[in-house]
Amino acid sequence: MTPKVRVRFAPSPTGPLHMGGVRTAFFNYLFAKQHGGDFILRIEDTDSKRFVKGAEDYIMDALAWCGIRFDEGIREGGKYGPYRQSERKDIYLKYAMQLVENKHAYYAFDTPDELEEMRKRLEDEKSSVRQYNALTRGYMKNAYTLPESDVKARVEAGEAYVIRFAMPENEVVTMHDMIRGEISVNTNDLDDKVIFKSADGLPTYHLANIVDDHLMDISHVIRGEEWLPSLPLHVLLYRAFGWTDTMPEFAHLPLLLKPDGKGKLSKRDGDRLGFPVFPLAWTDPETGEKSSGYRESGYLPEAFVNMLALLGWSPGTEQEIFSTDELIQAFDMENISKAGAKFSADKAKWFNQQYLKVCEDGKLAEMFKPILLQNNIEINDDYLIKVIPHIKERIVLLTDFWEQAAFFFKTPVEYNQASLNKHWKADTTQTLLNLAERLNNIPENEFTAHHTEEVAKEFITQNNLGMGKVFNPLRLVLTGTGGGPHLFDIVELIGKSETILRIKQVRGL
RNA sequence: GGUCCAUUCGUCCAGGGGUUAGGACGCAAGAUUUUCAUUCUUGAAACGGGGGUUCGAUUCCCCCAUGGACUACCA
Repeated sequence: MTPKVRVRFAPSPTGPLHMGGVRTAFFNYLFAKQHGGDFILRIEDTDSKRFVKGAEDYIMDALAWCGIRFDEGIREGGKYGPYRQSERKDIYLKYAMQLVENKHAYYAFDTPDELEEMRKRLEDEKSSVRQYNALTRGYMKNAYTLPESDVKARVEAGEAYVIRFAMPENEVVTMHDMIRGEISVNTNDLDDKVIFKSADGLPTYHLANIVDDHLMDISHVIRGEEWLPSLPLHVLLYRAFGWTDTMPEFAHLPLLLKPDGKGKLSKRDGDRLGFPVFPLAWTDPETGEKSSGYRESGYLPEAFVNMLALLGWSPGTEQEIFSTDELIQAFDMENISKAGAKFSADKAKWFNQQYLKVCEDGKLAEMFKPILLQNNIEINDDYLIKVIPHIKERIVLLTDFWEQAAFFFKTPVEYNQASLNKHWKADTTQTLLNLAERLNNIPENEFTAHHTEEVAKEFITQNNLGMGKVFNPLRLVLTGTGGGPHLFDIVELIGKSETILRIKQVRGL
């Protein structure tokens, strides 16, 4: 019997979660749901120094906005809790001690300065070994070099210590990654990682991670490629604990890269290049520095995650638009690519546009209301819903709404200069006033797009005028801009009196 | 410096021992439209280099180059 699929997303609350993290969470979620498994949120806050206030809530809020739901976690609870490593503090020392006892780990007392000195010395010697391991630990202050009684005395006296994993010497470790296949590394190239530190009584990531994944019955670890180099350590840790038979499968996702230049996408890139890197806007509590978010920039969460899913994964077909449910069906670890993917802000916008085009009018109306309120427009639901079909194919981001549709809600106060120069001739004012008179004769209940257009066209033929010669300036006077939806749809929607009023404003031009 | 991972249009992906190497974004041109946007059509645009294996490699193998990640008492 294969064990139940249980995967986790394990962020560290050191700041807002960026889109790469969201993608990792999303792939975990898709994998879990596809296999009818559980998706767990575990907060890895074992670094007390880097804790950032608000980050944990941010992570949960951001994922909730994306539609990514956890089966177990801080807010959801669950029988494998607590889900915050700082609250599991008591667990880890015991496991660290277990390793010390069976000689897979040892005490070390080196100060930061001494460690720095060691690195410097090795570098000066041009040694290819620069790490604390079987080749170098014999020169350091630890349980290998100190008498056992001394070690015990130091620990009992409360001297600061760390527990290091005793990396075996010259052994080839072969691991399996679901995306990359077999990977081998010689332990001589690895180091005796610190797994526990007495200073705060907390484990480091490596220990906490393995212990918790084991205790929480995690079946698959799906994480970013930046973790690949520590996979051998993790595999060895499972072995040292005797947990190899229940060791999870590993999958290391390709990184999200900067659109320009090189390197992984970082929080600095977004606002530098004009796109958000975070799902939600964030203000750093320390520095007050603000970062923009996809939500605030006018993206739909469905579009955002759809875009993310296709960065580093492909369905093998040409389909690009997927609902989350379709993604759950289609997702496949085999089709994850191995190389990093450069993020494209243009493609992100395109996805959003596709979603906006098919979004229900009613839903859009709700999303546009706050924008209307911000612009001091009194909301008329019936009217708003009628306006939406005319603008939803014209916007890329929700935030484009006001720019594209303002004239539906208020009389233009200024006119696009380029369009004015192009279309405004000496006789235009009079022509439009004459047209207004004609339109004014149409009874209120016949003031439809179809009928007003007929009347206007008739007016043009009778006066021997060109369509463009009349319609372009009419559009300008009605909307203030050079573009927009079908002219007479605008006429019908804003209504007779407003149409006449706006035309009569031409006298001011 | 060391280790590991990667390499198909500018970008994201497909493909796979013999193909006109496919799609999408973006870009360009055209059609439609009173305008802008949409839509449609068309176009330019790629297998990093060198060795093998093979009748034949973009596809398999090796080397190189390039890129990336990691190399903390961070995660």
